[in-house]
Amino acid sequence: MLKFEVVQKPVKPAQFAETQLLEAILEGRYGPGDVLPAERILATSLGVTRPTLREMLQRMSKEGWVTIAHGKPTRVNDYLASGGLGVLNTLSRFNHHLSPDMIAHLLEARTLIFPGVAQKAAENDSARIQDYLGSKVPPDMDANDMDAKTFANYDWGLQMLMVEITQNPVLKMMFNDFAPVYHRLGQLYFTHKMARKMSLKYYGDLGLALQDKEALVRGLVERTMARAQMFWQEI
Amino acid sequence: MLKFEVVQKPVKPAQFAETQLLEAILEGRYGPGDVLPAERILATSLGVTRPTLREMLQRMSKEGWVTIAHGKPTRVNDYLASGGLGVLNTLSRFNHHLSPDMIAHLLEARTLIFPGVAQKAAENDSARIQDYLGSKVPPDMDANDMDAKTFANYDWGLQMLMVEITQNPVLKMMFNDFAPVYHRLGQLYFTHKMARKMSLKYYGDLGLALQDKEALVRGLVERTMARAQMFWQEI
DNA sequence: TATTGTAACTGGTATGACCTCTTACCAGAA
DNA sequence: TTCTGGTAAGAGGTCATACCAGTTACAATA
Repeated sequence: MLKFEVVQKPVKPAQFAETQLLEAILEGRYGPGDVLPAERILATSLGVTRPTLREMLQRMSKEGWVTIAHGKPTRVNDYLASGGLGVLNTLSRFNHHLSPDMIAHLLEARTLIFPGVAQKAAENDSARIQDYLGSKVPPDMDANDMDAKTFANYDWGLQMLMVEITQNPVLKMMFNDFAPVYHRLGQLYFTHKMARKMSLKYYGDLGLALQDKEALVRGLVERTMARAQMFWQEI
Repeated sequence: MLKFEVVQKPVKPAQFAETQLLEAILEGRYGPGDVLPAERILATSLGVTRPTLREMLQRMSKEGWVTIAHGKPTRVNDYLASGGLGVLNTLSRFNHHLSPDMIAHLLEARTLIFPGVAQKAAENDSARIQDYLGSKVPPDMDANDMDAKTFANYDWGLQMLMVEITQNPVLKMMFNDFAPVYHRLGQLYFTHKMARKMSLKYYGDLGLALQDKEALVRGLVERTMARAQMFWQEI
């Protein structure tokens, strides 16, 4: 029997400093367009050395937070306007208070882009989707908080399976970028019993539509996702 | 008068080394699952020092090429399966020979996901789209190679405008990630006169559909993009 | 006044040392 | 023999400092 089941892993300097800087940016202490302090200054002010700080900045630059240029000071980007899904994922790890809106936007985006994908998948290989719906039994709708995660995983798995079936690598890569934020926010979304109930009905309807009326998959998916969207807006 | 109008910018060590390593990975010299040499070794073999190499690896890790773990050797990821749009963008900068297929997949992805977005945009603010179609005159369809770039910019601008009009930040960020690969491959696609001709017709039809029959925007966009897809397959 | 150059910023790279985590191997205890 | 625990080697993580290379502004000069 372990005496200490929960261990506090000591936070590494680089990780700590990155968190600090990101929070500073998100809180607006360094707003879009502002210049960051020189690396030598910023490093000591964050409690790390310059090489470590630079590794951070390179990562953050790749993700679109800052723009680094030789000779010029490093500037903070307008990440809300020019950022990509990497920014979105990081954003969902920090600003927890804007999660509800983000979920709404995610649901809407899904409503707009996914029906076409689902239709294509159904045309390509409906049997494989039915296998998934049949073999991997959806978790019981009476699930507690613990099972919201399981539910999110199942839902994501179904979605990715359909993406996979389109055999389009571009779509695959696009949805890969959504994985982190989807899993995180999915755990919040599926905490609501009504949300799980709606999804369970969707899985059933989808299975029926795949049997003989493949042509209706697109409409079904679209209506279902629009409903999920409206449901969330009422909360 | 300048004596040397074309200056070869001296390739910086970090950039050179990154190119080397990426090519090594893409050529399969370090395949997915393989371990990379230790940083101290790899650094000297690439002609840079360890801090410089580490900055590279951090960037590449963020983009999904490799997985770094303390104590364990760094491994190459299965980037084709688990990579995101960052990988796709980098891929389009290197493996030029697979551009044609990538264009086909991009066109298909667009056919599947964009009609819904276009419909939503038309419902939100069709006037703004018509402004774009009217004010910014599409380049002449007799354009030479030089103008393929202009054409691609115009086409992308229209697409992003519609995304913007949906007022959905998630969609915005998603399409932001597509920008680099879209611009690069768009310049290839619009080199073909037929492609430009088809798009010009599309811009016209879209303008008409927006006037009174907004409900038809989705169908129009879908049919048009499916045609573009078929056109490319015939080449 | 226009030009040029120089100094003081900024980021980019190089060295070499030390810390921490992981793994495999081996000696000692059950 | 089998399990336990220690130990050393090799991997990435961090630090310290020095120097190289673009950018910019301002002052000295033509």
